[in-house]
Amino acid sequence: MDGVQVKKDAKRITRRVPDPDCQGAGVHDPNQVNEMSDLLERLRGRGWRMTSQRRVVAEVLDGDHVHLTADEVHARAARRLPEISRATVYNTLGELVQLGEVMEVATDGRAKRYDPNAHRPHQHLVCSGCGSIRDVRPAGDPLADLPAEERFGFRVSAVQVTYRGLCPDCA
Amino acid sequence: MDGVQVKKDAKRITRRVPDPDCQGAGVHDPNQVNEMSDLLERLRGRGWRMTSQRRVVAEVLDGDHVHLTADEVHARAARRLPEISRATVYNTLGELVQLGEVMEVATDGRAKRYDPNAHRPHQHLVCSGCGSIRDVRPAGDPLADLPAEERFGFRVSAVQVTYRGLCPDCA
DNA sequence: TTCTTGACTTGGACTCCGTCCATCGTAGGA
DNA sequence: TCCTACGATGGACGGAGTCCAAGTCAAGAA
Ligand SMILES: [Mn+2]
Ligand SMILES: [Mn+2]
Ligand SMILES: [Zn+2]
Ligand SMILES: [Zn+2]
Repeated sequence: MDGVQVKKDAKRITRRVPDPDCQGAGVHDPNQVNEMSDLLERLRGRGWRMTSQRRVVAEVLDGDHVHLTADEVHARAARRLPEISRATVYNTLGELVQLGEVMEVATDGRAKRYDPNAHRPHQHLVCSGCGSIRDVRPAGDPLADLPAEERFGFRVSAVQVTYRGLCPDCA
Repeated sequence: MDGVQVKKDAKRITRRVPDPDCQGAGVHDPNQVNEMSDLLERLRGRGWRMTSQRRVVAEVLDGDHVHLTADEVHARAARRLPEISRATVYNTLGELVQLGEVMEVATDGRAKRYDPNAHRPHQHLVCSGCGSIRDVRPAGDPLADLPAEERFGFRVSAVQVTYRGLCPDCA
């Protein structure tokens, strides 16, 4: 059961292949491997059927690569699981967002970005030049800055802050 | 020069027609009419060629209708100038944004919204239920909440805050 | 007033991002 | 091992926005 599938119907490859673009070892620190299995454990506990596709998407997001677009996630996932479809990546990302494991970030009118750093709340600093994104933690609670008389009866539940400017390279 | 154009080539209608959906008079207060001509004056001063299309787009935005999408602007403009094209609406909105006369607001992954209230800085409160948007003015300067050591060498120039919650109707 | 011309407008094709759906495959329990 | 409901697939589809070649016209010149 370990041989490469070379049947005449080689369309569906489920086995993972080594990532050709993963230069050098040690890119995963042990801490993150632990977070990884934690995540997979939590998902299994929530009744997820564990497929190779979901595992690979979760692995891609749990690296130190942050703020990827869905298509970037798909590209990285496809290096390990060549037949994974865009639809599945979108489905899985949507489920991870629903479960609160991943944060959806729409900073501009372009593609949404998916942020595995969903458990420690934070805000974003976006470079207007190159589009790069950094996590930041502003002092104080932005929600507290909105006085009751400015809430117009809304039940305010979340606040999203986006700082814009030029990164050192672009300045 | 005042008659209706009914030549055999009636494709291009430049004259404004009365707005069939504009119920009742007095929807424009005199203050806004002044802001209108101010805006047109400023644009003319900046070298704009004053076309009927640009005038109508500016008029639509200068009403008390705020936070319209580009297609909503196009629909309202087309009531007055039936042949106006989507491309021209997009072009004009982009120019108004460049000139700082209109603010582009991307609150979610949907269509951008165009906000004529660009001169008094403010933030937005968005209903997660129905998508309605209200202007709000939080206390304090959100920029000041980002300490220097959290700026990573960025030259931060703007901050956008979006509050999310349920409006009275949706709660 | 008429002429001239380059800025502006048009509509349709195109791209990008994302969703939907019928069909097929398979994880995991019996 | 077998079953089957849940998940994956890929291709069609839709919304939002951009681009372009061709046609039009605002406004200055004469
Ligand atoms: Mn982040
Ligand atoms: Mn506003
Ligand atoms: Zn940059
Ligand atoms: Zn609402």
